[in-house]
Amino acid sequence: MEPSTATAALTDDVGFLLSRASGNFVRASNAALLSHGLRVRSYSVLLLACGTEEGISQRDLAAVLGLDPSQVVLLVDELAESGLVERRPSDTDRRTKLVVATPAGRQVRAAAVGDVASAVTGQLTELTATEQFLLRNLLSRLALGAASLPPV
Amino acid sequence: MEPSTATAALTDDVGFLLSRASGNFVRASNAALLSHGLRVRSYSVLLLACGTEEGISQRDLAAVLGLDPSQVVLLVDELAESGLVERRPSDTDRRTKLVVATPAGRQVRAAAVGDVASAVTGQLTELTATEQFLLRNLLSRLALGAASLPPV
DNA sequence: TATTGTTATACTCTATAACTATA
DNA sequence: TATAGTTATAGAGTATAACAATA
Repeated sequence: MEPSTATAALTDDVGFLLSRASGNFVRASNAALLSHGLRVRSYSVLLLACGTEEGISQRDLAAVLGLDPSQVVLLVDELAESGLVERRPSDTDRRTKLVVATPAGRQVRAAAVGDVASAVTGQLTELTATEQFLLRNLLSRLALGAASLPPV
Repeated sequence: MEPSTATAALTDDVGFLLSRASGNFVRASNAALLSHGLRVRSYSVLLLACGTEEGISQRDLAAVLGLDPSQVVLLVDELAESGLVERRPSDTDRRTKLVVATPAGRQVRAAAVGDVASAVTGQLTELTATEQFLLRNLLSRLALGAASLPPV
């Protein structure tokens, strides 16, 4: 089904399509996370905190997530109040606070990860497995090109 | 450069990549539109208004843009106050208001479209022309799959 | 002097509900 | 009764600036 030429200028625009697609994914993921008491951003912080035993500094969290450090403070506050992560002092740099997942946090993550995966899969049903792989490749180059990820 | 396994769970996630890439595009486009007194959302409304002679109803604007009609009201208000569009009564349905670009609005669009294109192109330099075409195809199926576009 | 985390603030975007006038 | 537009409000996301503690 072809959209009329009047709307083609928009519907052909990569920025517009990215924004729409991203919104769809965020909404679906937030809906899946609702019953776990999380949203996409806090979930991503929890994921990273669960990714290490020693914890990850807030500065590194900000770099990986592409967020300002001040936003990370609020997200970690939220997770800490829920008892899902805790801040530990670094023994090499007393400025640094290492965010580490609690056992409760790891449980919540384990419970949520499948629901999020289902939500994402539901959004991707239009694409074949090959196309999904290709999309991930293309997007990673767009997403991480401007502000590349530091090795954490 | 390989990100560590600790961050792979995130950096492999399509939703995360979409969100990052979308943010990059929105920021770049907003920066390009700043000198024209527009932002991405008002610009997209202006684009659609410029796409027809007769004008486009606010309901159709909302459907094409994937926005709530109440948000469209504010965007059209903003453009109308700047003299870039005007609301005309429909002669077939007195509830409907047709949003049509003024000559000034068409001038602003003409002046801005190149700057936006440059900003988008700058974001896409990582990809070959073939990859850009492919990406557009994949994204359009993701973006418009859930809430498909009505023919306007 | 530079960096980590923090507080504060303002603006944009998103999501809903309720209302009016027309159909 | 349903639809197009409008008003209002609240929450979430984004962007900056300034500060204290530490390096």
